Amino acid sequence: MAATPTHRVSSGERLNSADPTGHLQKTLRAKGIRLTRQRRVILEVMDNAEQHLDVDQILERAQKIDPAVHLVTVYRTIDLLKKEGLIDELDLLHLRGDRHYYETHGPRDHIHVACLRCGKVREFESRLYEQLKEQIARDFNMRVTVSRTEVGGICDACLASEKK
Amino acid sequence: MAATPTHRVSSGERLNSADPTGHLQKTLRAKGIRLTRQRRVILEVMDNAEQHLDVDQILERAQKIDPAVHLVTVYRTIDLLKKEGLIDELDLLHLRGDRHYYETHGPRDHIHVACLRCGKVREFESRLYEQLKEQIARDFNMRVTVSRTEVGGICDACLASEKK
DNA sequence: ATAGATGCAAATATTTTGCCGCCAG
DNA sequence: CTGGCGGCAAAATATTTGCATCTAT
Repeated sequence: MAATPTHRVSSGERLNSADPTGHLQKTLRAKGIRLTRQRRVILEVMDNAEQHLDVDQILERAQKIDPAVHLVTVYRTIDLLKKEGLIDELDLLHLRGDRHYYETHGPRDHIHVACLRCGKVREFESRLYEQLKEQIARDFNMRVTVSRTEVGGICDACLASEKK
Repeated sequence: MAATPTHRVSSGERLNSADPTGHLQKTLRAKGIRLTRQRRVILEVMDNAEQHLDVDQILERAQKIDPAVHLVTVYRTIDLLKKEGLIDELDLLHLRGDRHYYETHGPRDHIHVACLRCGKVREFESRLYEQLKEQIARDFNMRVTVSRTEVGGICDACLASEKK
């Protein structure tokens, strides 16, 4: 089942084949990890995603490029990318069931802010967040490698329509 | 198996109060929510828990008090408490599979800090975290009602044994 | 008395695994 | 050529639901 509000992304992945290899593909190649046809497709989907996707959405998009991609392969490739630390896993406070969402790991961590009423998810970056993680690393004398922050509430628009 | 419900507090349970009825029980009663035998037991378990528990742990502890508690009832009671905003749900970065953990919602939010190597989970409170949430509320003009932050890394001890 | 809760079994939902043939390097 | 990879089916894990019965208020 599709979950998150489908953004715009029309049918087809409008991939300019001028783009030789995406970032994920380059990284995996550099690590000497075998690049199969299916992997290439899935990596391409992840690289081009404008927002977090769940496995079914990844599968759907991948199959538009190459119908021979199997759900299991999506799971296995996701596992690989998680292990390599190239993607982040979210569950968006279980807004839509116990499904997981994935997105490529950008240079800066960001926080996912979800409206519990309308389901809209926005992203948020803050120096405070970086400071917080530094504080944790310092206080516990540990090396912080992953972090996930999800915040829920009632958004601007929903608050307005509520008190109307 | 125990035919005699001696009403002893199980070994894992810290009886930190002579409370006749715990906090959760009082709150639900005040809200006019029906308190069944099973619910009382589960609420007691949650109130006395010294840390986050998963459903199986909740069931196990509940059945030590009253063996007639069913797993389904644990799930349904957890749902109730979630809906009432009395407990928090965590998944600790899926350290141990896609299992959820629950803990009573204290006065202050805290961050869960997990070691990805040894699995130890510690808690962390910080004024910075409160500021961060305020900043989000202000920037998005929204009312923040829930938040979850989970941080993973390699802890002090594991770092030491690693470089040994 | 009665709305709502529980128990039990079965259904769902999500993710993982075993096995074997196939392909990238 | 060969060891890792993908497809398929089936298993494993986690959670929810239908329905008859029971119980707190």
